[in-house]
Amino acid sequence: MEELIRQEKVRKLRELGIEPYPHKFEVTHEIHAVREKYEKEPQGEEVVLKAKVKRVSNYEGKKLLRLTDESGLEILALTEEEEIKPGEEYTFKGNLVRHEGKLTVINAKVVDEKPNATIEEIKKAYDFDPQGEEVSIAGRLVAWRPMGKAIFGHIQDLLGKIQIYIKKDTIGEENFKFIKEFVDLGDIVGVKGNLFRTQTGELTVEVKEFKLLSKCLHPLPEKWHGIKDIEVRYRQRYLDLIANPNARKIFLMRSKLLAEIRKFMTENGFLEVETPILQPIASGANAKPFITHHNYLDMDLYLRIAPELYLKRLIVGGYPKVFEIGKNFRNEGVDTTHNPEFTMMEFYAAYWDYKDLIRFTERLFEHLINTVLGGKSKVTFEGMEIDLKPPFRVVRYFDLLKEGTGKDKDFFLKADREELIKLARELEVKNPETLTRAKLIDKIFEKVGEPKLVQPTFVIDFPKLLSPLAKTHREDPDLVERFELIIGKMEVANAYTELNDPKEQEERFLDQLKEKQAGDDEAMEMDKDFIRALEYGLPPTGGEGIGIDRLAMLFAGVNSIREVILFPAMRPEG
RNA sequence: GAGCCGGUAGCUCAGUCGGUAGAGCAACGGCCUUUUAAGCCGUGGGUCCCGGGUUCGACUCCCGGCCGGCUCACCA
Repeated sequence: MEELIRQEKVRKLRELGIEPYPHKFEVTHEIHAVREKYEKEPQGEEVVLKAKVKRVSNYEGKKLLRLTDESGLEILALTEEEEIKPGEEYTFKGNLVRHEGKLTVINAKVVDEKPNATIEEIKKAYDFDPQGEEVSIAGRLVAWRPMGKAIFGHIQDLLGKIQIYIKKDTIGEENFKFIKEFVDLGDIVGVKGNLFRTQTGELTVEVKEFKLLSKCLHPLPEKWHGIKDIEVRYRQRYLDLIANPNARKIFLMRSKLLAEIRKFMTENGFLEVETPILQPIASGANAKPFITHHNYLDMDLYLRIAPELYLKRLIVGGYPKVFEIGKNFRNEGVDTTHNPEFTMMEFYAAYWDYKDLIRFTERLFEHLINTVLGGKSKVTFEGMEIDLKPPFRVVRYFDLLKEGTGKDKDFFLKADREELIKLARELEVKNPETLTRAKLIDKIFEKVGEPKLVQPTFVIDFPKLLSPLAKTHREDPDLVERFELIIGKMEVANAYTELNDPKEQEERFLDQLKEKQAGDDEAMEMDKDFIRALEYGLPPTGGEGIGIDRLAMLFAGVNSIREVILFPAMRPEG
């Protein structure tokens, strides 16, 4: 009943005339800015260091060592060496980085070499003396170590964490007593004081003024293990973000990813637009929609399954390059790669075709690797090593099918449906007899094509049957000019030269209606106004959709879409 | 929608053969003015997911349900 104890503190504070939730605290620095000012970022330089092991702890399958020497200064080391004993002296060789703000020797190995640096020299080179600068900072209290007449703690804001030191002599007896009595781990606090370095060398604020800014009524998750329960992490994402640095990191990366995509699009002449989410006709993709109701108009509306048909109307209207980043909603299953609402970027460029889109997509990836991944193009996804560096492999749809089945295009498009069903059954496609020809081809492709596509691959030239909005291939009337970009067996992008012949578009919609009657409940809906728009003239246009969540999964190296969506879909709590 | 696995203190986890529950962190009371997974001494804390059943007795065994994870199906 720690909650009760904390509530009681709030009551007492009010009684004393102290507001536990004050309106304002003047902040002069964000925590990371303070650190950046007095800390240089090491770049993995090799160091050989002789030092005594003060403490050994387990950290993500490795050993985290706290090292010291005669200077009393401290440095961390991460090692896979098993036989490290506290109190013993070793010479370590490894690479210097900053880990959660602290200088750390990673990949540390015990060696028999002459040291090339002392802890003191390393600290001097990367951790500078703040010379008592006054700062006023605020954040959440995430560590709290009272030691008699002094208290050490850490406060954390979004990008950083810094140690605070509260000394009775500095802050005064009464303030010290107040802090001891009323402040708890998890509270949001503001401190004003002077920067110094402790004996072990850690940048610290010696607190002159302390203000409680918001009382935390619940105890925080455990400091060492964080919060592991996946259900709690998703339902109470704020706890995940407070307790798990990796979660914070992933969503920062996602935000950066979106910012860089926007920047790249804008710099390349694309105009950001917004089109309806509430749509009277759910079209532009093959999917089951959510249905909602507008009371005043007394009509059912759909949450969009795609913005495609609206964006193309804008090209007709005279905007040559447009893009939209937003949510699509599909009333389907939930699993590690599907959330009912998901983020897509769609963009359209007049006078481009699908080959221009391939080049543009590669340039976009190049930009994102450089800005979001810091130039490192290799990622690990589901245990697969994937290199995101363009150019990507290009392979034709029917070549992949032939490779996987030995059957050519004519077989898939012209053979009796029975034969396709037979092949599908051999490949363990479920209930093939209920599928239309288009779906059969699609399923067979998913069985034999996609599983092979680990490294980024443009699959090009799809069958027309599967692509009602794509323009017929200039060299083959059975195909359309379309590609999917597949990475790690996941469809990440889908693009085509847009069909701009209104008559042909109308016929393709009619074909879709036939598919629907034949049992495909995801076949596309006819949109008559869209046809009318095409009748006014859509220039030759290339259009593409990129799945932002999946891109974020790849960039973050996580295998569940819920790890990159802040609040993934969940059933209501018990 | 189906199969498998899981749900125990605020958090991370133990819990033997069926005998009404433990540890670390967090909390509470002490000591401690450069600590850092601080340390030392002491204390309190449980709807064992929910509902039935079997049993003298159920965290444990059985049945049903809720929530989650994984795999499959469906989809991007």
